[in-house]
Amino acid sequence: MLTIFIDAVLWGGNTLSVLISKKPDRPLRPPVSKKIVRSLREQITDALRSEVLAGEWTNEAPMREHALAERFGVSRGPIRDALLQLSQEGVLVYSPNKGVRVNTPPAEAERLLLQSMRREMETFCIGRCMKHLTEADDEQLEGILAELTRACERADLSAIADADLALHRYLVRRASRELEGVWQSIASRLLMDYSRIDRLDQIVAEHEAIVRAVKKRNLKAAQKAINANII
Amino acid sequence: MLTIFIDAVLWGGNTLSVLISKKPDRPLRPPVSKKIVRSLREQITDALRSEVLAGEWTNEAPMREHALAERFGVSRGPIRDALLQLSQEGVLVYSPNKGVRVNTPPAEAERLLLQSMRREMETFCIGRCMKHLTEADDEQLEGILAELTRACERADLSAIADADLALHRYLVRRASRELEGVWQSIASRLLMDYSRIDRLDQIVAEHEAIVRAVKKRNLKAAQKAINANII
DNA sequence: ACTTTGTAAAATGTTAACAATTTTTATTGA
DNA sequence: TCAATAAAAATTGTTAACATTTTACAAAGT
Repeated sequence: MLTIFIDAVLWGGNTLSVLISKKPDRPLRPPVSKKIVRSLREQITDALRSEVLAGEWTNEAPMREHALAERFGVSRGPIRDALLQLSQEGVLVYSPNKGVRVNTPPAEAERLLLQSMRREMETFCIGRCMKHLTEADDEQLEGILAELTRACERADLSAIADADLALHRYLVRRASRELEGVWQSIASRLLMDYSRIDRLDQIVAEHEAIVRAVKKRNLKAAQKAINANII
Repeated sequence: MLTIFIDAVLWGGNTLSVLISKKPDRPLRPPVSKKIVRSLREQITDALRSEVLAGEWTNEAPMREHALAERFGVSRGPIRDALLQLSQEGVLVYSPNKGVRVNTPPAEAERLLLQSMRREMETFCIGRCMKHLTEADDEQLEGILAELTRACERADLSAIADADLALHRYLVRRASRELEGVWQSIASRLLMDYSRIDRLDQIVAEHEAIVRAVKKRNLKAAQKAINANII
């Protein structure tokens, strides 16, 4: 794998330009304890997921591998990996020899089922991780919450989707690394019509309630807040 | 994509040899109505999944891409795709730069949660597809059941895992193509200790009960039979 | 005008070579 | 003998070229 350094992320209209270099011009500060290296595939997957969930792609036109490869400055290999992963996650739909498109939101009945399953999962996860959460976790959650707040203030749907998922994912991860994959594919499908969200302040309020309850180590309140947020 | 023709599948001890040729020596009968082409990735994914679920791989040694590529007679590309997909499914565990290993079965608490979610899903699916099932579906289910029976008779764990999953997958698919991916990753994780199954006759009996209830279009009985089978 | 057919372009599927990383093995030193 | 270090092998990550399939478009025929 290639350890890459993102020098800058430029946001301009519909294109996201990420400058990637193999070595930094000057040495960055040494890794704190363990270096976190994310594969190209993982980075591209996350970038594309948040874009799709933010509604920046329609399902009219297929997403072209070549164009994406050029945009991210990599070859088609990692792009294909990312598209394949997002297809399994339910964000994209894959057709053999035809490429991928954005998936459509689940029908009402499916949505209710997935919602119920997500509630079941997150209720389980918060109940499992609550007891061994530390102040460091509180800080992390506050950080994600701050990011979510900033993203809502500037109405950046892509960043909002990122932060929203990140907060929930953090709690799932603390409970069970094993369940993260299942959770992701359920949550992604439920957020497929995220772009229709309009009340941004409500998103902040709901997540503030979650973090508040978690910091107080109040399990019942946390579960209630989470269930209120999963709609 | 490459349409491949499997000339023979040779099973000998721990190695599976599949002879693949691009063109058949003499023309086969033309496709019935629509040709069903499964990508290399899909075929390899299915083959490896049933092997892992049957306990033919330990999680001691990592699965090597090169060895698998040679065994299947393809390059490492499709192998990597399959391994990536199975990692997302929870069958394998992926470590950057180190390859994949067989995942360990979920802990008791996780298993109970996944079980509950699988029951919820399949109960939903059978309730949704029951009304529009036809006699053609009954035949398909009978066919899968027959395959399961034969597999149990010769105690072929790999084939048993295949047929078991195929039967449930059939009903999920009939209800919702959208939910299939989520279902697969839950079911795979639950079957991670499939090799410990010893009462093969019980497997057959449980699935016979499911098919019997479905053929009678008895929803309650079908849901009961399915729930009894998910343990 | 409409359908059909053939050709070219564009897209995905696959492969093999190369790059980077990890693991193993051998060597050197105390 | 053991530990530390360096070279070598093995393995995964990435790329670019090639193969196959699909799609778009134009020409010909009815």
